[in-house]
Amino acid sequence: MKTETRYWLMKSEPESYSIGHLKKDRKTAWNGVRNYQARNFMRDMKIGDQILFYHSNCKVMGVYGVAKVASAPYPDPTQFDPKSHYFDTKATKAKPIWDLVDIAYVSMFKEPVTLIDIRATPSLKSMIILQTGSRLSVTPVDPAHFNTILALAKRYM
DNA sequence: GCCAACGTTGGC
DNA sequence: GCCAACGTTGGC
Repeated sequence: MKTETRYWLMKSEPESYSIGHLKKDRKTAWNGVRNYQARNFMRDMKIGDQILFYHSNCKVMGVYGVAKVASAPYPDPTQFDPKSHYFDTKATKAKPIWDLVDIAYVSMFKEPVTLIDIRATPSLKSMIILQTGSRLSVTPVDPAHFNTILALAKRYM
């Protein structure tokens, strides 16, 4: 059977959930995504897919480490919870709207590969997160880009 | 804190 | 179905 690993980038504001949190938790349900395109990307995910973990909206923005997809996509439970910030009145258990995957900690870089580093690397110019106005919190990543980011992370090691 | 870019909502 | 108004994201 053909199994091809795919690569993704997921953004998180470190104040709400950082790679440090993921390291401690080891695994987490990536709930709260309320954008159709991002949701569709998560629906495409397979267990074992590799994820660049990106910190947004913070002092040093960039990729801080690697995670991996740890579950098949399933309905985000927070959409059914009236007390949740992510509650969606239009979602029912029979007809869920929002899906998510579990992600598991893989590694944390010694130093982040910063947004500045990424912008300064010509071969990474076509990454989706660099495109102006790109606000997607989940994006697919080209395998070559993934490897380049890992190589940049190893500079310090 | 500002604001550009984007997605969503709702009136028509 | 259009589009103005609004809310959010996220880099700077």
